[in-house]
Amino acid sequence: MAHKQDIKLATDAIVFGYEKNEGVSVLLIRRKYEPFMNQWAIPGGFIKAEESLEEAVMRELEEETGIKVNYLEQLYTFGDPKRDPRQRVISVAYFALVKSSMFQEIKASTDAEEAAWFNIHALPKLAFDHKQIIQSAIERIRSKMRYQPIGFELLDKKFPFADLEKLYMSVLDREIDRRNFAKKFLALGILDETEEFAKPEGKGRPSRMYQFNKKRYQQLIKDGMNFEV
Amino acid sequence: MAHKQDIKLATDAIVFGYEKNEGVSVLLIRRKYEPFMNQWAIPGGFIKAEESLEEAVMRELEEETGIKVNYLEQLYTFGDPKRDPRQRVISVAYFALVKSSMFQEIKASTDAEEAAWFNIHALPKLAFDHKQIIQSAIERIRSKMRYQPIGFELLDKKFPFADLEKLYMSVLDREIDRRNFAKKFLALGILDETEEFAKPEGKGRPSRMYQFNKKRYQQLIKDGMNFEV
DNA sequence: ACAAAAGTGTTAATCTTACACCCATGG
DNA sequence: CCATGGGTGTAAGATTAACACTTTTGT
Repeated sequence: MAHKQDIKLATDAIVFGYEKNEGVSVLLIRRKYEPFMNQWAIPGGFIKAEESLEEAVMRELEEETGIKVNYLEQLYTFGDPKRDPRQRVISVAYFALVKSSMFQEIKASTDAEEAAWFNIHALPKLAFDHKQIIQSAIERIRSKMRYQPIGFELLDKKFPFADLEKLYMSVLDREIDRRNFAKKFLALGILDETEEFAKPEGKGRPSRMYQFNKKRYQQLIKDGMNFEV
Repeated sequence: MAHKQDIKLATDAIVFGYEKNEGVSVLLIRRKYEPFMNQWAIPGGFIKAEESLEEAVMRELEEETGIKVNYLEQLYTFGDPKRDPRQRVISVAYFALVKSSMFQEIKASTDAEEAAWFNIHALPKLAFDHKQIIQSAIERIRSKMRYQPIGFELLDKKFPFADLEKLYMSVLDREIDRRNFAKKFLALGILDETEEFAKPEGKGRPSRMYQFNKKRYQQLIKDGMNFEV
Protein backbone atom coordinates (compact mmCIF):
# COMPACT_ATOMS: atom_id res chain seq x y z
CA MET A 1 0.00 0.00 0.00
CA ALA A 2 2.89 2.30 0.68
CA HIS A 3 4.74 2.03 -2.61
CA LYS A 4 4.52 4.67 -5.29
CA GLN A 5 2.63 3.53 -8.34
CA ASP A 6 3.19 6.30 -10.88
CA ILE A 7 0.43 5.49 -13.33
CA LYS A 8 -1.84 8.21 -14.64
CA LEU A 9 -5.52 7.70 -15.09
CA ALA A 10 -7.47 9.28 -17.89
CA THR A 11 -10.85 9.02 -19.56
CA ASP A 12 -11.62 9.37 -23.23
CA ALA A 13 -14.99 9.79 -24.86
CA ILE A 14 -16.06 8.64 -28.28
CA VAL A 15 -19.03 10.84 -29.08
CA PHE A 16 -21.26 9.70 -31.91
CA GLY A 17 -23.60 11.97 -33.80
CA TYR A 18 -25.95 11.29 -36.66
CA GLU A 19 -27.53 13.22 -39.47
CA LYS A 20 -29.50 11.44 -42.14
CA ASN A 21 -27.54 12.72 -45.11
CA GLU A 22 -24.14 12.34 -43.44
CA GLY A 23 -24.47 9.05 -41.62
CA VAL A 24 -22.67 8.46 -38.34
CA SER A 25 -19.86 10.77 -37.23
CA VAL A 26 -17.40 10.98 -34.36
CA LEU A 27 -16.46 14.16 -32.53
CA LEU A 28 -12.70 14.84 -32.55
CA ILE A 29 -10.53 17.63 -31.19
CA ARG A 30 -7.24 18.95 -32.40
CA ARG A 31 -4.47 18.55 -29.86
CA LYS A 32 -2.85 21.75 -28.63
CA TYR A 33 0.17 20.21 -26.96
CA GLU A 34 2.81 17.59 -27.47
CA PRO A 35 2.81 14.72 -28.02
CA PHE A 36 0.88 14.53 -31.26
CA MET A 37 0.45 18.31 -31.33
CA ASN A 38 -2.06 19.44 -33.99
CA GLN A 39 -3.24 15.92 -34.68
CA TRP A 40 -6.82 14.87 -34.25
CA ALA A 41 -7.75 12.91 -31.14
CA ILE A 42 -10.78 11.90 -29.17
CA PRO A 43 -11.61 14.26 -26.32
CA GLY A 44 -10.48 13.22 -22.83
CA GLY A 45 -8.18 13.98 -19.96
CA PHE A 46 -7.03 13.07 -16.50
CA ILE A 47 -9.38 12.04 -13.76
CA LYS A 48 -9.51 14.09 -10.57
CA ALA A 49 -9.30 12.27 -7.27
CA GLU A 50 -12.78 13.22 -6.06
CA GLU A 51 -14.86 12.77 -9.18
CA SER A 52 -16.46 9.61 -10.54
CA LEU A 53 -15.46 8.26 -13.93
CA GLU A 54 -18.68 9.52 -15.53
CA GLU A 55 -18.24 12.95 -14.00
CA ALA A 56 -14.72 13.09 -15.37
CA VAL A 57 -15.89 12.22 -18.87
CA MET A 58 -18.65 14.80 -18.84
CA ARG A 59 -16.37 17.49 -17.42
CA GLU A 60 -13.74 16.90 -20.08
CA LEU A 61 -16.32 16.95 -22.83
CA GLU A 62 -17.74 20.19 -21.53
CA GLU A 63 -14.28 21.78 -21.29
CA GLU A 64 -13.00 20.67 -24.66
CA THR A 65 -16.07 20.77 -26.84
CA GLY A 66 -18.85 22.45 -24.86
CA ILE A 67 -21.08 19.47 -25.51
CA LYS A 68 -23.58 17.80 -23.21
CA VAL A 69 -24.35 14.20 -24.09
CA ASN A 70 -27.56 12.39 -23.38
CA TYR A 71 -26.23 8.85 -23.31
CA LEU A 72 -23.00 7.61 -21.80
CA GLU A 73 -21.72 4.08 -21.42
CA GLN A 74 -18.37 2.64 -20.42
CA LEU A 75 -16.64 1.03 -23.37
CA TYR A 76 -13.31 -0.49 -22.37
CA THR A 77 -10.17 0.35 -20.45
CA PHE A 78 -7.05 0.70 -22.54
CA GLY A 79 -3.90 0.09 -20.57
CA ASP A 80 -1.05 -0.95 -22.79
CA PRO A 81 2.18 0.24 -21.13
CA LYS A 82 3.34 1.84 -24.38
CA ARG A 83 0.15 3.56 -25.47
CA ASP A 84 1.39 6.97 -24.29
CA PRO A 85 5.01 7.73 -25.20
CA ARG A 86 5.61 9.92 -22.14
CA GLN A 87 4.57 7.75 -19.26
CA ARG A 88 2.11 5.08 -18.28
CA VAL A 89 -1.44 6.28 -18.85
CA ILE A 90 -4.41 4.02 -18.46
CA SER A 91 -7.56 5.32 -20.06
CA VAL A 92 -11.12 4.36 -19.31
CA ALA A 93 -12.96 4.95 -22.57
CA TYR A 94 -16.65 5.79 -22.76
CA PHE A 95 -18.91 6.10 -25.68
CA ALA A 96 -21.57 8.76 -25.87
CA LEU A 97 -24.47 9.65 -28.12
CA VAL A 98 -25.89 13.06 -28.96
CA LYS A 99 -29.14 13.94 -30.65
CA SER A 100 -29.26 14.95 -34.27
CA SER A 101 -30.21 18.57 -33.48
CA MET A 102 -27.20 18.84 -31.13
CA PHE A 103 -25.01 17.43 -33.86
CA GLN A 104 -25.94 20.26 -36.19
CA GLU A 105 -25.64 22.88 -33.50
CA ILE A 106 -22.09 21.89 -32.64
CA LYS A 107 -21.16 21.78 -36.26
CA ALA A 108 -22.33 25.36 -36.67
CA SER A 109 -20.89 26.83 -33.49
CA THR A 110 -17.47 25.29 -32.98
CA ASP A 111 -14.31 26.55 -34.49
CA ALA A 112 -13.41 23.77 -36.90
CA GLU A 113 -9.78 24.27 -35.95
CA GLU A 114 -10.56 22.97 -32.48
CA ALA A 115 -13.27 20.36 -32.78
CA ALA A 116 -15.08 18.74 -35.69
CA TRP A 117 -17.24 15.82 -36.71
CA PHE A 118 -15.73 13.15 -38.91
CA ASN A 119 -17.72 10.51 -40.67
CA ILE A 120 -16.76 7.09 -39.33
CA HIS A 121 -15.79 6.02 -42.83
CA ALA A 122 -13.46 8.99 -43.35
CA LEU A 123 -11.43 9.39 -40.18
CA PRO A 124 -8.22 11.42 -40.22
CA LYS A 125 -4.90 10.25 -38.80
CA LEU A 126 -5.33 9.96 -35.06
CA ALA A 127 -3.14 10.44 -32.01
CA PHE A 128 -2.13 7.62 -29.64
CA ASP A 129 -4.16 4.42 -30.03
CA HIS A 130 -7.30 6.40 -30.73
CA LYS A 131 -8.00 4.74 -34.03
CA GLN A 132 -8.27 1.41 -32.28
CA ILE A 133 -10.44 2.91 -29.55
CA ILE A 134 -12.86 4.34 -32.09
CA GLN A 135 -12.93 1.00 -33.85
CA SER A 136 -13.98 -0.70 -30.61
CA ALA A 137 -16.65 1.90 -30.09
CA ILE A 138 -18.07 1.37 -33.56
CA GLU A 139 -18.24 -2.36 -32.97
CA ARG A 140 -19.94 -1.78 -29.64
CA ILE A 141 -22.59 0.57 -30.98
CA ARG A 142 -23.20 -1.78 -33.89
CA SER A 143 -23.89 -4.78 -31.73
CA LYS A 144 -25.64 -2.87 -28.99
CA MET A 145 -28.08 -1.16 -31.30
CA ARG A 146 -29.45 -4.54 -32.26
CA TYR A 147 -30.70 -5.44 -28.82
CA GLN A 148 -31.11 -2.11 -27.00
CA PRO A 149 -33.08 0.91 -28.18
CA ILE A 150 -30.11 3.28 -28.08
CA GLY A 151 -30.69 4.46 -31.63
CA PHE A 152 -33.24 6.97 -30.39
CA GLU A 153 -30.49 8.78 -28.50
CA LEU A 154 -29.07 9.77 -31.87
CA LEU A 155 -32.33 11.05 -33.34
CA ASP A 156 -34.43 14.00 -32.33
CA LYS A 157 -37.38 13.46 -30.06
CA LYS A 158 -39.74 13.24 -33.02
CA PHE A 159 -38.47 11.74 -36.20
CA PRO A 160 -39.74 10.37 -39.52
CA PHE A 161 -39.75 6.60 -39.57
CA ALA A 162 -37.43 6.56 -42.56
CA ASP A 163 -34.74 8.31 -40.50
CA LEU A 164 -34.74 5.47 -38.02
CA GLU A 165 -34.34 3.03 -40.85
CA LYS A 166 -31.52 5.03 -42.41
CA LEU A 167 -29.80 5.19 -39.04
CA TYR A 168 -29.86 1.42 -38.75
CA MET A 169 -28.57 0.99 -42.26
CA SER A 170 -25.84 3.52 -41.59
CA VAL A 171 -24.67 1.92 -38.35
CA LEU A 172 -25.05 -1.67 -39.46
CA ASP A 173 -23.54 -0.74 -42.82
CA ARG A 174 -25.94 -2.75 -44.96
CA GLU A 175 -29.23 -2.52 -46.80
CA ILE A 176 -32.41 -3.24 -44.86
CA ASP A 177 -35.76 -4.11 -46.40
CA ARG A 178 -38.07 -1.19 -45.70
CA ARG A 179 -41.24 -3.25 -45.36
CA ASN A 180 -39.76 -5.88 -43.08
CA PHE A 181 -38.06 -3.28 -40.93
CA ALA A 182 -41.25 -1.29 -40.46
CA LYS A 183 -43.30 -4.38 -39.74
CA LYS A 184 -40.87 -5.62 -37.13
CA PHE A 185 -40.22 -2.30 -35.44
CA LEU A 186 -43.81 -1.16 -35.30
CA ALA A 187 -44.88 -4.55 -33.96
CA LEU A 188 -42.70 -3.96 -30.90
CA GLY A 189 -45.20 -1.33 -29.81
CA ILE A 190 -42.62 1.14 -28.51
CA LEU A 191 -43.14 3.86 -31.08
CA ASP A 192 -45.94 6.42 -30.81
CA GLU A 193 -47.38 7.96 -33.93
CA THR A 194 -47.75 11.71 -33.63
CA GLU A 195 -50.09 13.95 -35.62
CA GLU A 196 -47.16 15.87 -37.01
CA PHE A 197 -45.76 15.44 -40.46
CA ALA A 198 -42.34 16.39 -41.71
CA LYS A 199 -42.37 19.10 -44.31
CA PRO A 200 -40.80 17.58 -47.36
CA GLU A 201 -37.44 18.98 -48.40
CA GLY A 202 -37.96 19.13 -52.13
CA LYS A 203 -40.14 16.39 -53.49
CA GLY A 204 -41.78 13.37 -51.99
CA ARG A 205 -44.65 12.54 -49.74
CA PRO A 206 -44.32 14.04 -46.26
CA SER A 207 -43.67 11.47 -43.61
CA ARG A 208 -45.42 11.08 -40.32
CA MET A 209 -43.35 11.82 -37.21
CA TYR A 210 -42.88 9.15 -34.58
CA GLN A 211 -41.49 9.15 -31.08
CA PHE A 212 -39.98 6.56 -28.81
CA ASN A 213 -42.16 5.68 -25.82
CA LYS A 214 -39.58 4.89 -23.17
CA LYS A 215 -42.09 4.20 -20.39
CA ARG A 216 -43.82 1.65 -22.53
CA TYR A 217 -40.53 0.10 -23.54
CA GLN A 218 -39.53 -0.40 -19.92
CA GLN A 219 -42.90 -1.89 -19.07
CA LEU A 220 -42.72 -4.31 -21.98
CA ILE A 221 -39.16 -5.33 -21.07
CA LYS A 222 -40.33 -6.07 -17.54
CA ASP A 223 -43.09 -8.22 -19.03
CA GLY A 224 -40.51 -10.28 -20.85
CA MET A 225 -40.51 -8.72 -24.32
CA ASN A 226 -37.20 -8.83 -26.05
CA PHE A 227 -36.09 -6.04 -28.27
CA GLU A 228 -34.13 -7.27 -31.21
CA VAL A 229 -33.66 -5.70 -34.62
CA MET B 1 0.45 16.95 -16.59
CA ALA B 2 2.42 18.16 -13.62
CA HIS B 3 -0.24 17.82 -10.94
CA LYS B 4 -0.36 14.95 -8.51
CA GLN B 5 -3.28 12.66 -9.12
CA ASP B 6 -3.26 10.30 -6.14
CA ILE B 7 -5.49 7.57 -7.47
CA LYS B 8 -4.48 3.93 -7.11
CA LEU B 9 -5.03 1.44 -9.86
CA ALA B 10 -5.90 -2.16 -9.20
CA THR B 11 -7.15 -5.21 -11.05
CA ASP B 12 -9.55 -7.81 -9.78
CA ALA B 13 -10.33 -11.18 -11.29
CA ILE B 14 -13.55 -13.10 -11.12
CA VAL B 15 -12.50 -16.67 -11.81
CA PHE B 16 -15.25 -19.07 -12.76
CA GLY B 17 -14.96 -22.81 -12.43
CA TYR B 18 -17.40 -25.57 -13.22
CA GLU B 19 -18.05 -29.09 -12.11
CA LYS B 20 -21.13 -30.93 -13.26
CA ASN B 21 -22.45 -31.81 -9.81
CA GLU B 22 -21.66 -28.41 -8.31
CA GLY B 23 -22.58 -26.00 -11.06
CA VAL B 24 -20.70 -22.75 -11.52
CA SER B 25 -18.41 -21.45 -8.79
CA VAL B 26 -16.29 -18.36 -8.18
CA LEU B 27 -12.82 -18.40 -6.66
CA LEU B 28 -12.51 -16.20 -3.56
CA ILE B 29 -9.70 -15.43 -1.16
CA ARG B 30 -9.80 -14.51 2.47
CA ARG B 31 -8.35 -11.08 3.15
CA LYS B 32 -5.32 -10.99 5.43
CA TYR B 33 -5.29 -7.27 6.13
CA GLU B 34 -7.55 -4.38 6.93
CA PRO B 35 -9.92 -3.18 5.67
CA PHE B 36 -12.34 -6.11 5.60
CA MET B 37 -9.77 -8.37 7.27
CA ASN B 38 -10.83 -12.04 7.22
CA GLN B 39 -13.69 -11.39 4.87
CA TRP B 40 -13.94 -13.09 1.50
CA ALA B 41 -13.00 -11.09 -1.58
CA ILE B 42 -12.16 -11.62 -5.21
CA PRO B 43 -8.43 -11.92 -5.87
CA GLY B 44 -6.67 -8.82 -7.15
CA GLY B 45 -4.14 -6.13 -6.36
CA PHE B 46 -2.30 -3.08 -7.54
CA ILE B 47 -0.93 -2.74 -11.03
CA LYS B 48 2.80 -2.22 -11.50
CA ALA B 49 3.95 0.56 -13.77
CA GLU B 50 5.60 -1.67 -16.34
CA GLU B 51 3.10 -4.48 -16.70
CA SER B 52 0.01 -4.66 -18.89
CA LEU B 53 -3.41 -5.04 -17.33
CA GLU B 54 -3.59 -8.71 -18.31
CA GLU B 55 -0.15 -9.38 -16.90
CA ALA B 56 -1.18 -7.76 -13.66
CA VAL B 57 -4.28 -9.93 -13.38
CA MET B 58 -2.38 -13.12 -14.07
CA ARG B 59 0.40 -12.20 -11.67
CA GLU B 60 -2.03 -11.47 -8.87
CA LEU B 61 -3.89 -14.70 -9.49
CA GLU B 62 -0.67 -16.65 -9.42
CA GLU B 63 0.46 -14.99 -6.20
CA GLU B 64 -2.79 -15.30 -4.32
CA THR B 65 -4.19 -18.58 -5.54
CA GLY B 66 -1.49 -20.31 -7.59
CA ILE B 67 -3.93 -20.63 -10.46
CA LYS B 68 -3.30 -20.30 -14.19
CA VAL B 69 -6.37 -19.44 -16.21
CA ASN B 70 -6.97 -20.30 -19.83
CA TYR B 71 -9.42 -17.55 -20.69
CA LEU B 72 -9.30 -13.93 -19.64
CA GLU B 73 -11.50 -11.06 -20.70
CA GLN B 74 -11.89 -7.53 -19.46
CA LEU B 75 -15.20 -7.04 -17.69
CA TYR B 76 -15.62 -3.46 -16.49
CA THR B 77 -13.77 -0.74 -14.64
CA PHE B 78 -15.17 0.12 -11.24
CA GLY B 79 -14.26 3.60 -10.16
CA ASP B 80 -16.72 4.94 -7.62
CA PRO B 81 -14.81 7.40 -5.41
CA LYS B 82 -16.12 5.70 -2.27
CA ARG B 83 -15.60 2.07 -3.20
CA ASP B 84 -12.47 1.76 -1.07
CA PRO B 85 -12.75 3.37 2.37
CA ARG B 86 -9.05 4.28 2.57
CA GLN B 87 -8.42 6.16 -0.62
CA ARG B 88 -9.44 6.36 -4.22
CA VAL B 89 -8.89 3.02 -5.93
CA ILE B 90 -10.05 2.34 -9.45
CA SER B 91 -10.19 -1.31 -10.35
CA VAL B 92 -10.17 -2.87 -13.77
CA ALA B 93 -12.06 -6.13 -13.34
CA TYR B 94 -11.47 -9.17 -15.52
CA PHE B 95 -13.32 -12.39 -15.67
CA ALA B 96 -11.50 -15.66 -16.17
CA LEU B 97 -12.42 -19.27 -16.82
CA VAL B 98 -10.62 -22.41 -15.71
CA LYS B 99 -11.11 -25.95 -16.89
CA SER B 100 -13.03 -28.45 -14.84
CA SER B 101 -9.92 -30.52 -14.03
CA MET B 102 -8.16 -27.39 -12.75
CA PHE B 103 -11.19 -26.60 -10.63
CA GLN B 104 -10.90 -29.90 -8.82
CA GLU B 105 -7.16 -29.63 -8.46
CA ILE B 106 -7.36 -26.27 -6.77
CA LYS B 107 -10.10 -27.46 -4.52
CA ALA B 108 -7.89 -30.32 -3.34
CA SER B 109 -4.63 -28.43 -2.97
CA THR B 110 -5.45 -25.04 -1.48
CA ASP B 111 -5.83 -24.33 2.14
CA ALA B 112 -9.51 -23.54 2.44
CA GLU B 113 -8.65 -20.83 4.93
CA GLU B 114 -6.98 -18.89 2.16
CA ALA B 115 -8.87 -19.55 -1.04
CA ALA B 116 -12.02 -21.46 -1.88
CA TRP B 117 -14.67 -21.97 -4.51
CA PHE B 118 -18.17 -20.71 -3.79
CA ASN B 119 -21.18 -21.64 -5.82
CA ILE B 120 -22.59 -18.53 -7.47
CA HIS B 121 -25.89 -19.16 -5.72
CA ALA B 122 -24.31 -19.36 -2.27
CA LEU B 123 -21.84 -16.51 -2.00
CA PRO B 124 -20.58 -15.39 1.41
CA LYS B 125 -20.51 -11.79 2.58
CA LEU B 126 -17.97 -9.97 0.43
CA ALA B 127 -15.50 -7.12 0.89
CA PHE B 128 -15.77 -3.75 -0.90
CA ASP B 129 -18.18 -3.70 -3.86
CA HIS B 130 -17.20 -7.23 -4.80
CA LYS B 131 -20.72 -8.57 -4.67
CA GLN B 132 -21.73 -6.14 -7.38
CA ILE B 133 -18.62 -6.97 -9.40
CA ILE B 134 -19.39 -10.68 -9.29
CA GLN B 135 -22.96 -9.93 -10.28
CA SER B 136 -21.74 -8.09 -13.38
CA ALA B 137 -19.46 -10.99 -14.20
CA ILE B 138 -22.30 -13.48 -13.95
CA GLU B 139 -24.42 -11.38 -16.27
CA ARG B 140 -21.56 -11.12 -18.70
CA ILE B 141 -20.81 -14.81 -18.83
CA ARG B 142 -24.51 -15.55 -19.16
CA SER B 143 -24.99 -13.35 -22.18
CA LYS B 144 -21.62 -14.10 -23.71
CA MET B 145 -22.03 -17.84 -23.57
CA ARG B 146 -25.01 -17.53 -25.88
CA TYR B 147 -23.08 -16.14 -28.81
CA GLN B 148 -19.46 -17.16 -28.20
CA PRO B 149 -18.17 -20.68 -27.58
CA ILE B 150 -16.57 -19.82 -24.24
CA GLY B 151 -18.29 -22.67 -22.44
CA PHE B 152 -15.57 -25.04 -23.59
CA GLU B 153 -13.06 -23.11 -21.50
CA LEU B 154 -14.86 -24.41 -18.44
CA LEU B 155 -14.93 -28.05 -19.52
CA ASP B 156 -12.08 -30.48 -19.99
CA LYS B 157 -10.72 -31.01 -23.46
CA LYS B 158 -12.90 -34.05 -23.97
CA PHE B 159 -16.31 -34.11 -22.37
CA PRO B 160 -19.58 -36.00 -22.50
CA PHE B 161 -22.24 -34.10 -24.41
CA ALA B 162 -24.50 -34.08 -21.38
CA ASP B 163 -21.90 -32.06 -19.46
CA LEU B 164 -22.06 -29.30 -22.00
CA GLU B 165 -25.79 -29.24 -21.69
CA LYS B 166 -25.66 -29.16 -17.90
CA LEU B 167 -23.18 -26.31 -18.09
CA TYR B 168 -25.56 -24.27 -20.19
CA MET B 169 -28.44 -25.00 -17.87
CA SER B 170 -26.32 -24.08 -14.90
CA VAL B 171 -25.12 -20.78 -16.32
CA LEU B 172 -28.39 -19.76 -17.93
CA ASP B 173 -30.23 -20.98 -14.86
CA ARG B 174 -33.08 -22.69 -16.66
CA GLU B 175 -34.12 -26.03 -18.10
CA ILE B 176 -33.09 -26.82 -21.67
CA ASP B 177 -34.68 -29.48 -23.84
CA ARG B 178 -32.08 -32.18 -24.35
CA ARG B 179 -33.13 -33.09 -27.89
CA ASN B 180 -33.37 -29.55 -29.18
CA PHE B 181 -30.08 -28.59 -27.60
CA ALA B 182 -28.25 -31.53 -29.12
CA LYS B 183 -29.82 -30.97 -32.52
CA LYS B 184 -28.86 -27.31 -32.57
CA PHE B 185 -25.38 -27.68 -31.16
CA LEU B 186 -24.36 -30.64 -33.27
CA ALA B 187 -25.70 -28.95 -36.39
CA LEU B 188 -23.15 -26.15 -35.87
CA GLY B 189 -20.45 -28.62 -36.86
CA ILE B 190 -17.91 -27.45 -34.30
CA LEU B 191 -17.87 -30.56 -32.12
CA ASP B 192 -15.82 -33.61 -33.00
CA GLU B 193 -16.97 -37.02 -31.86
CA THR B 194 -14.14 -39.03 -30.36
CA GLU B 195 -13.95 -42.80 -30.05
CA GLU B 196 -13.71 -42.55 -26.30
CA PHE B 197 -16.55 -43.19 -23.94
CA ALA B 198 -16.90 -42.01 -20.37
CA LYS B 199 -16.85 -44.78 -17.84
CA PRO B 200 -20.17 -44.55 -16.07
CA GLU B 201 -20.08 -43.53 -12.45
CA GLY B 202 -22.61 -45.94 -11.11
CA LYS B 203 -25.39 -46.78 -13.49
CA GLY B 204 -26.35 -45.59 -16.89
CA ARG B 205 -25.20 -45.89 -20.45
CA PRO B 206 -21.68 -44.57 -21.00
CA SER B 207 -21.60 -41.38 -22.97
CA ARG B 208 -19.47 -40.62 -25.95
CA MET B 209 -16.78 -37.98 -25.46
CA TYR B 210 -16.75 -34.90 -27.66
CA GLN B 211 -14.27 -32.13 -28.21
CA PHE B 212 -14.47 -28.60 -29.45
CA ASN B 213 -12.85 -28.07 -32.86
CA LYS B 214 -11.57 -24.52 -32.57
CA LYS B 215 -9.95 -24.43 -36.00
CA ARG B 216 -13.19 -25.44 -37.61
CA TYR B 217 -15.11 -22.91 -35.54
CA GLN B 218 -12.87 -20.08 -36.70
CA GLN B 219 -13.17 -21.16 -40.30
CA LEU B 220 -16.95 -21.32 -40.10
CA ILE B 221 -17.13 -17.91 -38.45
CA LYS B 222 -15.04 -16.48 -41.25
CA ASP B 223 -17.50 -18.01 -43.71
CA GLY B 224 -20.32 -16.16 -42.02
CA MET B 225 -21.76 -18.79 -39.69
CA ASN B 226 -23.19 -17.38 -36.55
CA PHE B 227 -22.92 -19.22 -33.29
CA GLU B 228 -25.96 -18.79 -31.15
CA VAL B 229 -27.37 -21.07 -28.49
C1' DA C 1 -47.56 14.49 -65.78
C1' DC C 2 -43.52 13.07 -63.72
C1' DA C 3 -40.06 12.49 -60.19
C1' DA C 4 -39.27 11.47 -55.47
C1' DA C 5 -40.00 9.56 -51.14
C1' DA C 6 -43.66 7.27 -48.02
C1' DG C 7 -46.46 3.66 -47.03
C1' DT C 8 -48.14 -0.96 -47.00
C1' DG C 9 -49.31 -7.33 -47.51
C1' DT C 10 -48.57 -11.93 -49.00
C1' DT C 11 -46.16 -16.12 -49.51
C1' DA C 12 -42.48 -19.52 -49.05
C1' DA C 13 -38.77 -20.98 -46.36
C1' DT C 14 -36.55 -21.43 -42.15
C1' DC C 15 -36.19 -21.88 -37.41
C1' DT C 16 -38.11 -22.95 -32.94
C1' DT C 17 -40.66 -25.48 -29.77
C1' DA C 18 -43.01 -29.22 -27.74
C1' DC C 19 -43.06 -33.75 -26.92
C1' DA C 20 -41.75 -39.69 -25.68
C1' DC C 21 -39.65 -43.80 -26.52
C1' DC C 22 -35.59 -46.98 -27.03
C1' DC C 23 -30.59 -48.10 -25.72
C1' DA C 24 -26.56 -49.49 -22.97
C1' DT C 25 -24.76 -50.17 -18.77
C1' DG C 26 -24.24 -51.49 -13.44
C1' DG C 27 -26.25 -53.37 -9.59
C1' DC D 1 -34.82 -57.36 -14.53
C1' DC D 2 -34.77 -52.85 -12.91
C1' DA D 3 -32.86 -48.33 -12.28
C1' DT D 4 -30.17 -44.79 -14.35
C1' DG D 5 -28.62 -41.77 -17.62
C1' DG D 6 -27.62 -41.55 -22.92
C1' DG D 7 -29.34 -41.04 -27.38
C1' DT D 8 -32.54 -39.80 -31.00
C1' DG D 9 -37.17 -37.76 -34.75
C1' DT D 10 -41.37 -35.53 -36.03
C1' DA D 11 -44.98 -32.23 -36.50
C1' DA D 12 -47.14 -27.66 -35.43
C1' DG D 13 -46.30 -22.98 -34.80
C1' DA D 14 -43.63 -18.80 -35.11
C1' DT D 15 -40.39 -16.00 -37.37
C1' DT D 16 -37.89 -14.29 -41.15
C1' DA D 17 -36.93 -13.16 -45.89
C1' DA D 18 -38.11 -12.05 -50.43
C1' DC D 19 -40.62 -9.37 -53.25
C1' DA D 20 -43.69 -4.49 -56.03
C1' DC D 21 -47.25 -1.51 -56.37
C1' DT D 22 -49.98 2.61 -54.67
C1' DT D 23 -50.08 7.27 -52.34
C1' DT D 24 -48.80 11.99 -51.61
C1' DT D 25 -46.33 15.74 -52.42
C1' DG D 26 -43.32 19.48 -55.26
C1' DT D 27 -41.90 20.95 -59.66
